[in-house]
Amino acid sequence: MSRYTAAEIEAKWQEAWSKNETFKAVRDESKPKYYVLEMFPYPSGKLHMGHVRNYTMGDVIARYKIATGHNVLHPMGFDAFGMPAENAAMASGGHPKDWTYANIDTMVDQMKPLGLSLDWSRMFATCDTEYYGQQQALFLDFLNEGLVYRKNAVVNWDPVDMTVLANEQVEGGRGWRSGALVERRELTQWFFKISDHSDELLQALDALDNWPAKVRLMQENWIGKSRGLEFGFERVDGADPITVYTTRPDTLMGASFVGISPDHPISKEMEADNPELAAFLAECRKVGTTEEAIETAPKLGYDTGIRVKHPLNPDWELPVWIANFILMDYGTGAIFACPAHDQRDLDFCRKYDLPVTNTFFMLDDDTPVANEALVPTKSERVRWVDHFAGLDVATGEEAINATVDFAEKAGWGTGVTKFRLRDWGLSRQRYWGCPIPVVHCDTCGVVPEKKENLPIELPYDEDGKAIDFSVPGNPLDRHPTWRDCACPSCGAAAKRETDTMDTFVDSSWYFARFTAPRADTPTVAEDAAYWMNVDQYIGGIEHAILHLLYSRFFARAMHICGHLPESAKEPFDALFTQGMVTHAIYQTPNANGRPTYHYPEDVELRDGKGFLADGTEVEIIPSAKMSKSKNNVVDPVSIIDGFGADTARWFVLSDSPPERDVEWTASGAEAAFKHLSRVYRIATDVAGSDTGAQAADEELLREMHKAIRDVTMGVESFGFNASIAKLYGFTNTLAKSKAGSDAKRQAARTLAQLMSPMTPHLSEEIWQLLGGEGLVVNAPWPVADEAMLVEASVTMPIQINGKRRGEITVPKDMPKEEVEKLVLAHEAVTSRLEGAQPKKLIVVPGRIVNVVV
RNA sequence: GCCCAAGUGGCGGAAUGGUAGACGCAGGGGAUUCAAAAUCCCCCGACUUAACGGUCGUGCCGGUUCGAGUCCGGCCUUGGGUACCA
Repeated sequence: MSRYTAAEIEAKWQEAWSKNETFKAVRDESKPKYYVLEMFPYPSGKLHMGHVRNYTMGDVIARYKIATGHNVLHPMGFDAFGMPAENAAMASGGHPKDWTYANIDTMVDQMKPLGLSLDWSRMFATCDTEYYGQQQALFLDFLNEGLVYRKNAVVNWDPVDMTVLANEQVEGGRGWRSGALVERRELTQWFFKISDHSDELLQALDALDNWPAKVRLMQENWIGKSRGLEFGFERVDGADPITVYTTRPDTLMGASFVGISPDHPISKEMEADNPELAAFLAECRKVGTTEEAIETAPKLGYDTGIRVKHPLNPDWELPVWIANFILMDYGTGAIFACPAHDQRDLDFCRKYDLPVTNTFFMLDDDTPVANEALVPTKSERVRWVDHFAGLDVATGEEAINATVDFAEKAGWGTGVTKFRLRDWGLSRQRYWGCPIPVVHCDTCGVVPEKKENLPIELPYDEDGKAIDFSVPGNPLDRHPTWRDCACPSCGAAAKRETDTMDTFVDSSWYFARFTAPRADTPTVAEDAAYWMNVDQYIGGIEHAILHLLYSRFFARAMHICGHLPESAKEPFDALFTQGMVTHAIYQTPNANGRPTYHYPEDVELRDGKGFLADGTEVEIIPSAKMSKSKNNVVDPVSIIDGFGADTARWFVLSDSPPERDVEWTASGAEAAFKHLSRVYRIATDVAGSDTGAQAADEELLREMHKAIRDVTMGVESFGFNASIAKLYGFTNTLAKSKAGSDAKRQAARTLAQLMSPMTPHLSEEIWQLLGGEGLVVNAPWPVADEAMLVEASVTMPIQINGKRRGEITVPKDMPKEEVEKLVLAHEAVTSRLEGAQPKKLIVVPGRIVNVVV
């Protein structure tokens, strides 16, 4: 009996697939196409278990689709621009490009042993000149279509390093390297006009039936369509009115003050000759640029001294305050506050001693608001206090509509629809990104580069010094010659734009590029028409909003410019979001009480407790995200070296539902290896035996057909863990079966086939061993025979008052009345009824019986 | 803060509103072996019972239902996102 030697088997079959070009995708109109895509990785230089899980899931789908007769496109690439490469250059010298390509080489070497069904001939990285050159061409087309523009926007400014910081580079309001307090600063930046498509991006979500509902909901809330009222507050001093936008105009009679953003034009105008206000605004500008920082910062206000008139009562004057929680980007940057029905407004008014007045009460409670705002759902009926539109008892929703109508008829306000979604700022003041292909000319202004001059390449180390990360800032800015160019319009000396593009741009169209990765246009019509859309997209839930929304916009923009067909405007037909791979953290407290983290290989597990070599017990924190600093990262390469790729693949699929996190455990991986060894052993036993037909043949084959049905259902519904549970069960059945060798051989071949999406190498080996024809990867997927699935009888539990008290086995199609008779005669029932009639008898055919006594 | 999820034995998890705990791990017992490894078989939520069985049990509180892990309302905890991490 030979042993399961994964390393030999895996190398052998990978070579076979490679020789046959099994996974090379070629257009073939005679077959239905299937495009499966996993979100491409950032080339950190180290393959992570999370990658293994993500790609294995895609591989299961891809191999299953090959087996069901599809022409499959399954590509892979790298999302290769971004900050880590610049950070590496800052930390240890070298060039981001060298660092990135070295990492890509390493990761490809780590991925290939997994035996994924990838068409490697289509691979590219977004930092390849061929890719980002085409991206620049797209940018110029977008610019030409009016989809790109420039405006001012705030960034995190580090006043010591004199550089722009990313949000993650701001720690506690300070720059991560300099430690200086970060300031908000305005810069002129490039924007994509995604907001023009807000409504369409929202409406189209409804048709994405094969996306997780949670992702559609998150995008819906992010786009944030709201209906409200826009109107002006007349200023007592006669200056231009202050225009506010509110989604709760019905609470206007409870208005306490008018609030404006620190970035509002009025704030800025007053700042110049008011040092006190300037100090206040400087304080506001110390808060970071993230929504989280703004929303959670302590609420600050400043009374401008400006007074405005209430639109319904010119004698009622309201103060105008600058408040740090009002965003200039949303609405008009000005609001009116109704503290009785908004907790944030209420907190603010209590802090600054501003009046609080209820505009409505609950039907059964007329206590005025104290320190908790009254905020019922908009569909709840409430009683209004002297409502100006004449309402008494009505819902918030009705009151809002009545108020908008009232204001429009009276002529002092307009009902408007607004979106929370802002335009997409794509400018980055960084080197390692796609250069924005425009030129600044003293006479012509901002001029797009000519397409024939593309790609605008990033400068490399021409003189060994040009690209220097030892000083902060953007190396493109201080490069001695790179900026110099001729104006594409007038030919005079001009300067290149030094901003590069947000890396989300790179990942917003790579899926389209995979359909024609070497073309000298962004896409090729025939290839895009054949391969698009992505039939199944798989990636992390962390991309639910930004990446997926930007990609949806980009596909629309590419369609407008003729780079994608109309049918590809919504590029991902189905989406699946998978969970993380986690691992326990092993820690002991050190002298200061801080934790010291221990590597898994240094910890011995006994009875659920962990011990170091010297006997010290370690604290085990289960299911933590793998992190280098916590020493709990499991390296896929060592697992593959130890057990083989099939074991790693089997394990990451087996233990948890794919959408949830899976905890990597050494014992789980070991168990997976033992199971695969067992399957191999069973297959070799079966191959070596020779008996005639046996009585148990039919039973085994029935179980085989059930396994085909259940495993197939699991694969089709992303229930890979359920498929694997069935495969365990069927393996046990086969191992214990008394069937003859022919039936067993058929069962074992089918087992190998059903396992082949998960463990393709082992399956090829067993398929060959048992005389399967050709490669199992090309064998048609088995189909369950309905006749073999029919059960003659069914066992139903008998419940009395909802509690299980017995069971009854009856023919599958026994009429309800007869089942009732049998149940009422059942000992468990008669003993509890004691001759009385049941109050109710519920028979769910084939399922359950409940007797109510 | 706001938006979106998740929470079931010692552990990962299973369960179209219909027998809670499939399958796997860990643990316990046994077979095989000179012994071990490997393999095979059995047991395995808590409490209670000699046993049959009974009671409780799916984060917490309440509701709908003949019947709730599943549906509804309100919390708690953890995770993801929060527009310059990718």
